[in-house]
Amino acid sequence: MPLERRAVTKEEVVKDFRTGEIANAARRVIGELGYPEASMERIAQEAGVSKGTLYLYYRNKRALLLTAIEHSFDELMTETRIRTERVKGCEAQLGAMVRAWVEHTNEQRAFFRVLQLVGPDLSEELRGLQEIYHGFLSELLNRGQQAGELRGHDSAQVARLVVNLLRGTSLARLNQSDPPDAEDEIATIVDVLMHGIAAGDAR
Amino acid sequence: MPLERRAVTKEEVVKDFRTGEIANAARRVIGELGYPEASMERIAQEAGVSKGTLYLYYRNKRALLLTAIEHSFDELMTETRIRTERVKGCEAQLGAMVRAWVEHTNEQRAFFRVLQLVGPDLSEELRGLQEIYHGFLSELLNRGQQAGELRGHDSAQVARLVVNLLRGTSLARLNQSDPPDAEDEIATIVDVLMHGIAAGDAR
Amino acid sequence: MPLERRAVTKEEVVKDFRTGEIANAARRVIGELGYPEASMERIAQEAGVSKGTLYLYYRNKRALLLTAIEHSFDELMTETRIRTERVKGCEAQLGAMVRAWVEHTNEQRAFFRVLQLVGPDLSEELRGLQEIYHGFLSELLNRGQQAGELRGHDSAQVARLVVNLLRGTSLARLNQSDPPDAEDEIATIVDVLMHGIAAGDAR
Amino acid sequence: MPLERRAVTKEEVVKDFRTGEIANAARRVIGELGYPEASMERIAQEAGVSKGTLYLYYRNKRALLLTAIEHSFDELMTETRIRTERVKGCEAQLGAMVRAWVEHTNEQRAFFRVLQLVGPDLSEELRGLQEIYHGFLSELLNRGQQAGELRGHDSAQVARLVVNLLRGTSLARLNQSDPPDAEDEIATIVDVLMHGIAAGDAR
DNA sequence: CATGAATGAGGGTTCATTCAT
DNA sequence: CATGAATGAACCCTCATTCAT
Repeated sequence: MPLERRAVTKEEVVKDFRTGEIANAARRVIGELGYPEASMERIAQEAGVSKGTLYLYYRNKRALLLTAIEHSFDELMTETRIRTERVKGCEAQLGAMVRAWVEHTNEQRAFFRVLQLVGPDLSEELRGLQEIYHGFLSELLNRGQQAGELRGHDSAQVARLVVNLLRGTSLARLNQSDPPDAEDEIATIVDVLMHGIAAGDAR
Repeated sequence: MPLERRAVTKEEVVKDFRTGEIANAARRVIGELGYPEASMERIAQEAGVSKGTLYLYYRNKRALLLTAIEHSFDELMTETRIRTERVKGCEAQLGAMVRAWVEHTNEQRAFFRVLQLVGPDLSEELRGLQEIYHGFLSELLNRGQQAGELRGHDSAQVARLVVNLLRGTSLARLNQSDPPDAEDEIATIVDVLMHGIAAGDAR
Repeated sequence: MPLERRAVTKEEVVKDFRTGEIANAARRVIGELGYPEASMERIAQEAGVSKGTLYLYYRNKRALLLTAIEHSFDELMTETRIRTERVKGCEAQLGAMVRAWVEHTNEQRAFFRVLQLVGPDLSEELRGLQEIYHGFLSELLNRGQQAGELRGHDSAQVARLVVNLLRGTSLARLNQSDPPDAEDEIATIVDVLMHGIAAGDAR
Repeated sequence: MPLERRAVTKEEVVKDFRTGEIANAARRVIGELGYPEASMERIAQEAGVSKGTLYLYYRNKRALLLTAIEHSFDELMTETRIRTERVKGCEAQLGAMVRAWVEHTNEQRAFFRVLQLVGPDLSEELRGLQEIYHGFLSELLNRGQQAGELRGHDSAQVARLVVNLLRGTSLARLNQSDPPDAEDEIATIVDVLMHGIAAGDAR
């Protein structure tokens, strides 16, 4: 039974393997050079195949780019889900999200690089991914409010703010040779996000 | 002395005028089309000069880009200074900064568009500008702490966070066909920044 | 002997079968898409084999093309022979040839499409085929002269003219969305060919 | 006065010169290699400029091709008009047309090569040119009929036939290393066209 | 100084051909 | 024998940069 399944899969596995390998190469190159500089030639080199081979697995550069981003996003999302389920309480979960994001920044440079420059054309397709993340975060915030842990902000608005903050943070870390210690930065983000910077008000 | 100075100036004035005019044209074009689509040809058209002339004033596209960003930044900085001086209290001043930034996003799309794709190489040269903004914000926060308006965070760290948040916000607004109302977004930012999202703690 | 011959034949029959099948597929594809658009990939699909298999039977695209043309030509020639034998009299036979050719244009688009772009190199190898047709026509004209039905032109020259006319006609029909009615065109060709366009001379 | 006109023209003259020169190069290359093999690179070489320069004068390959053909056609048409006006009588004029065409075949190989393979896309734009030639010939035939020199054929149909014959003739001459003597071929064409090949009928 | 025609490296993409399986 | 994944040369085209005028 597994045999037959393996038999069917055999070529598919190879195909999937290649597909993923190329997408990874694309991620690396984009992460290093940014999207405009990431030529198909360069990606092919990185993947150890010829330029033409790229087109066996992806219709065009755009499709390859899209897949690379989706891969990156899936990893981020998976990691985020795993970590937030491990802890309890809104603040802790928010912390987990932030940590997942920031740590991802280092590994998945491509993802964030692309998120930066995403033109109006690409953003169309990426909107879906953004909304998944956004929705996940909104729900987390909603639960926090219902649990009385959070104030009564508009969850969607706050979620947007948090995502913007995270994205900006990635940007900064990406473009600096020696970004601040990740743990420190995460702690600051969570602290400010939760409690603000104003001196203790009696609120 | 005045003679010589005038003589030198006369040419320099013209040179500076051209230099600035071209940089502004570059800003407009980049703002409209984004960096990858902003060709030298198009910028020359916008500036009303020929392509070759661009190279009389700028070594290459990169240098032109850099200057364009600097101009944009100068305007942002000037505007920021003016507005923060008009109001009193740390929260109000922070609000003024945020407002200046967000409004700039709409007018100076070029600035932010370029900041988006700023590779590791470019960011090297922009570091200086960032530090100016950063320093200004840090000092503002410091004064807030000394006035007892703010908690005792590390000002530099918080300043960094704020800048990241602003940058991320610009990014989002730039890539959305209908971003949320600017005033709402500004208000949310300032509120969360000042007071956090956690339910009223007695801190 | 028969044994050996059978042994040889068995393989050869299969080989010939494949060879012909592929050539026919090539004809169909070329006829439909024209030569430049007829990719080996597409021909392989049409033939129901893989791209690689094509190269087991033909050295390269050129060779395949050549064979496809030859096949097409064989059919034209066979059809031409059959039809001309069915009728008597030079004019009728000429008409049969013209009709066979024009009707072939519709069915065997590939043949004519290819003849269109036939470069000096290809035409070298097709010369043989042309000469067969040419010879057949020349003889027909000769017999017509001996029978007193035709004037005393140089048969070879006239044959050449007729072939050129037919080829030009195919070309035109191929590149027009709605070519004139075939019967009308055939009739005009035969009439003009036989009697010319000059007003009745006593010749 | 002429001075000023020259001043205005100066750059335009250069531009026109280049434009024509490139079109001529295109004609030569297409004439030699046929359209599919005529790469922009090759045309650039022939014109003695770089690939990029081609695009300063023509939007794309298609546009260049089109212009090249139009140039060729204009020359053919001009030559045809001049020669037919020089002689009197329908037969003589027809002969002049045939002669112009056949002689053109040698010089303007590109024109005929392209006319051969002209795909459905191109033929759209070339239809206009064809119709000019066609119309000219039709009118010539009409006048012949009215003058009683020609039989009462449908001029348009006969014109079509003649054009097809000419085109086919070009094709043949183009693809042969040693085509028959031009004068002989022309004479045969005119004779057959006028009087047919049938033995003297009393018509 | 200013110009813009010219350049040519490089972009994404296609496809005839090869070869390990 | 048959396959089809892989190749890489060649395609058309763009654009930052140069330089003769």
